[in-house]
Amino acid sequence: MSSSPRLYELAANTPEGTFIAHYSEGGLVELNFPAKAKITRPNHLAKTVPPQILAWHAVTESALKQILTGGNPSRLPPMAPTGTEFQCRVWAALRQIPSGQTKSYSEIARLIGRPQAVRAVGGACGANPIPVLVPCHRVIAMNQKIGGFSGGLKWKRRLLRIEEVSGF
DNA sequence: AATGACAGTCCCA
DNA sequence: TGGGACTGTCATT
Repeated sequence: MSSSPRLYELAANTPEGTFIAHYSEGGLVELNFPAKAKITRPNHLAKTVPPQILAWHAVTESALKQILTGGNPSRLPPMAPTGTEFQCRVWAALRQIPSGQTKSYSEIARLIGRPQAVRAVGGACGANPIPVLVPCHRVIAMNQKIGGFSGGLKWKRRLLRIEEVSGF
């Protein structure tokens, strides 16, 4: 019953470097920060990619550029990350945070109805496969500390500075 | 099946 | 300032 989930990887060029976007037939499932290593998979593979996915990718690239220049994206691609129920609720809450604003781990915990699962929220943020578009970088600790970031704290600070969040 | 380690936060001393 | 309790998930045993 489960056909092998065909995945497509496409490069998205932005002012902050080249991200790699992964798509399933349901939408964007993963986004990778620019690798230090050279890009080995240029977009010419796109010829074999369904038009639907190319269209989604155009939206992704545009949304990334908008966020990375300090704005809110006018459109987002469909996103279909895989995760537990808990993680999906956390990620949904993250998407409600506009550019330039932050929430604490405990605020997210309260928003999803698990006010005491603050630490678990940190875990779910770390498991977010679509950084930037699902803005886990806008979650900081209650005491204004930056917390952690699976993509590396340099990226978290860079994203917060782009959004002109004071203190970072 | 149990344990330990985490991107946190609160409480009590 | 520091230790303990609490949460969900994953790796290890």
